[in-house]
Amino acid sequence: MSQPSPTIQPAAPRRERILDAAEELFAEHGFDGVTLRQIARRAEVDVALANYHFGKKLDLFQAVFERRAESLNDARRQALRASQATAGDEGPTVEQIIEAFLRPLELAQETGDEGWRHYLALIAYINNSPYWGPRMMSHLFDDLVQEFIAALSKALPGAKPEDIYWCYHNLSGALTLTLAQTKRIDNLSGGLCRSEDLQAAYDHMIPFVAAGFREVCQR
Amino acid sequence: MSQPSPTIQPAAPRRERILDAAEELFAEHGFDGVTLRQIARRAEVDVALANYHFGKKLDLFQAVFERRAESLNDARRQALRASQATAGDEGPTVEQIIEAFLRPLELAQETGDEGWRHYLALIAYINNSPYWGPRMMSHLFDDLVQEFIAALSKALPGAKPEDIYWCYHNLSGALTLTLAQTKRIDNLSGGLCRSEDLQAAYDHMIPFVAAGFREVCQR
DNA sequence: GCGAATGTTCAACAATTGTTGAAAAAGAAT
DNA sequence: ATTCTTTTTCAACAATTGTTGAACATTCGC
Repeated sequence: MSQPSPTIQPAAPRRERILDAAEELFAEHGFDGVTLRQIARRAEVDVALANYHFGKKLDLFQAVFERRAESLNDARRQALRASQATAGDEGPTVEQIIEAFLRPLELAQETGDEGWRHYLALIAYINNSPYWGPRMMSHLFDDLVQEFIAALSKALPGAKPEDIYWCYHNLSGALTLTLAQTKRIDNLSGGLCRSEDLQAAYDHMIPFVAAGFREVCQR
Repeated sequence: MSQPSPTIQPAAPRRERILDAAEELFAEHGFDGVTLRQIARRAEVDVALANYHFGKKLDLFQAVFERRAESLNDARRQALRASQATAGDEGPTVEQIIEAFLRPLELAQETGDEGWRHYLALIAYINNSPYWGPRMMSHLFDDLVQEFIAALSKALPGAKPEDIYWCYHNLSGALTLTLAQTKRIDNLSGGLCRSEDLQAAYDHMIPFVAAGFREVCQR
């Protein structure tokens, strides 16, 4: 025993370091592009420890995916509820709903926690994957998405459900590419736009998507 | 390189069978999620043959990516030129430009050639990947994209270049998720929307995106 | 203190990976 | 037929993969 004298940050416990390392590497290279040894090396941990804490590689992958899901869903659900509370009987506008859908993501990344950035890039990877998408997205995110779709339906009276879903698909795609952080827009624009500038990304995405919804669903 | 006098369909030469198999498997599982032996098995070919024709695994990956790129670029460029030819001095409208950007993709898949479907899914995988995107997209697609962006700038006089690029980013994201064919929209909508129904996808995407461009860039 | 539960390391496993060189088969040219 | 070139197979390589069981270390309840 000794006085720990925690003058500075105590090293994060190994279990979390593994999750952090896996999060970052899976987000950049995908499930098959990362080895357990790479994860262990980045986490400064023995290879066998990942197995001890999480079991198989696939279980670790799912653990990473699930770690921040609830917290993220809560933030978005809360944002939606808040916009509904301040709105009248007819409910929030399309812009307000989309804002509630997107801004919590911006806030998550603006905490300065790099982990959130990696996590959202991982969601982009999974959502865009024909293999992982159908296997992993529904379970964690469907309920919340349906809440937003219901709110959008109310804000767009008379819209065909089919149209709403297609518009949501477009929104989801624009969001996914944003979260992936591929820097492609940086190159195309010659540095005029920066993938890391999420405020700019969302400031442009929200009116863009809202106008799209109105054009397709309100007519 | 080869004389074009095939009277009837001969069994596809082994070299092309390898490309077809690699195309399909890379599109679904990514570069690291596929082994050369899986590709060889699907192509009904020996493992070493892939190496003989294409060299390293990475070279095969790039060969798959490049095989249909030129043909696709030509189709899109031609569609853009056609819309410019019929338009007056002020050039085609935003809808017409986006239509020229998207419809060739729909046509490619409607040939019934499954290869095109896999190829476009592969583009979605690469475009959404933080690792492959910056390494492979620019080289083949930047010139064409800049042509479309120039046309959009002309159709949206006074728009800030920054805004145009962000709008293109949103368009690219919606398109990417469509090409990925993840069936997520099928699940969410309870079968109301189908990922394979590209006509419905593009019929909804075009007005959606056009309205977004106008909202963000014309004001 | 002791002992049990938990955390961590070590060494090794069988399986699979991309890649290769040499042999064999097929095709083209003379 | 004979050579030469191209295509295809075969067998094997060193390296790396995920996973495991047993040993070692640490922490915690008492």
